[in-house]
Amino acid sequence: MDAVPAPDQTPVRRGRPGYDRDRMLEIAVQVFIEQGYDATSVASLAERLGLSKSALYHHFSSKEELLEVALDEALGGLEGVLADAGGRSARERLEHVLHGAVLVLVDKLAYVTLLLRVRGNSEVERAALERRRAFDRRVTALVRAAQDEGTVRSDIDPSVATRLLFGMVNSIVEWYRPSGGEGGADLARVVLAVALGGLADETG
Amino acid sequence: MDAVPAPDQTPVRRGRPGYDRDRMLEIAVQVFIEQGYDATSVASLAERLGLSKSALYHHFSSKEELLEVALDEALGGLEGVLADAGGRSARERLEHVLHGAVLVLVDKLAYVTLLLRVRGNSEVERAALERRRAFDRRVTALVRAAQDEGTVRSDIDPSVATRLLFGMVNSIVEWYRPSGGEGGADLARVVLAVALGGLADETG
DNA sequence: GTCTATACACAGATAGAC
DNA sequence: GTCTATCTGTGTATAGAC
Repeated sequence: MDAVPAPDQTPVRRGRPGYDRDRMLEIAVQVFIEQGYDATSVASLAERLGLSKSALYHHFSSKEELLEVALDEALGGLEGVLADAGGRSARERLEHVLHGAVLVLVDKLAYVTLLLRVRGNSEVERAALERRRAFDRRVTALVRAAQDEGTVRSDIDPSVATRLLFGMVNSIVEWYRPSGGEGGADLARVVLAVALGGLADETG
Repeated sequence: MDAVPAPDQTPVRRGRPGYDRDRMLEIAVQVFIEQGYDATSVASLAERLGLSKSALYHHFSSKEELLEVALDEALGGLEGVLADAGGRSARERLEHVLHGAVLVLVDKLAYVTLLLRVRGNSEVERAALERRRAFDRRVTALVRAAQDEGTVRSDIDPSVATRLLFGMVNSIVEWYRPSGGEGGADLARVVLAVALGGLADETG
């Protein structure tokens, strides 16, 4: 409604001595991953940020709000992959989703890591789990469509296949560490090769 | 010091009204999985067991001892699979290990689930992680050997291949629920098929 | 926006009666 | 072997000064 378009959503970003919310969130998520969300005290968060607890509470109303915003970041990224799943055949769309999921996972590594550790211990966590399940259901439908068109083997239940696929993809957060370059794209290629072609030597 | 040999390590097992350690552990692990280890209070454990906290402390000296015994159960099972990995070729031994890992995972589902959620937050957790890493190293050596004999594709780093394989296998704890019958063996066959042959329809 | 001080609940663990 | 009562530390969150 303003005549002058804002360059981005951020109001002004006037905090010089302290943190803005994004930077605080980034560090908090890192601590959550290192120590576990439940095991992380607000005191230890504040210490890591070089702030007092009160200053932290000035930016976020609770420890759980930090979690909620972080989970939304991860879920938004994954849902975006489904949103622009172009491709003619179901197989192509499935490959696009798998490839994109790996890229999001690498790009938002910490946020997705946190998401994958959520167990439904609170309302915020349960809502995140439900969004994950919705994502899963849409991928499962894609696998089923690929089976119907004959491009994915039909002797495996599509729901089991999806879970094994994403079990493989999601496990990347356990060991992948960025190393510069286009590591994410390389990794996505390897994952697609193993997921669709298997580990056996096809020349054997 | 006693002339009469005991039938096993258990002193006598004279507790009728209460629990023996194994049964208490089983229930405690279930609660740890539902609520998360850190988020589970000793009070809530006691409540679930229908005991007071003090009674629980009579059987286990700390909450962490419960965790330690549970992790040992899971790790012992996995290490056992490596111990009796027969088979002539590396490929056969690798298949044996994958198959056996799935069976252990299904058989000791709760214990392995707990193990896979450990993040190194204490000495006990770090020791468990180290045993997991040792297991991984031995599997990675097996993958490398299979690559050398030409039965596993060589265009993928053996360490990455191992991690993707066990990412798939380990993710089973997220969704598999026993349903009677020989579900574990069926599941192991599916996992082997996907891991080695891939999801693509080979007739396409 | 940051601080110190503090409220109040609950954590893990223990004492000691029965 | 189980209980009630309690110790001591730490948890999340807030009050109010600067």
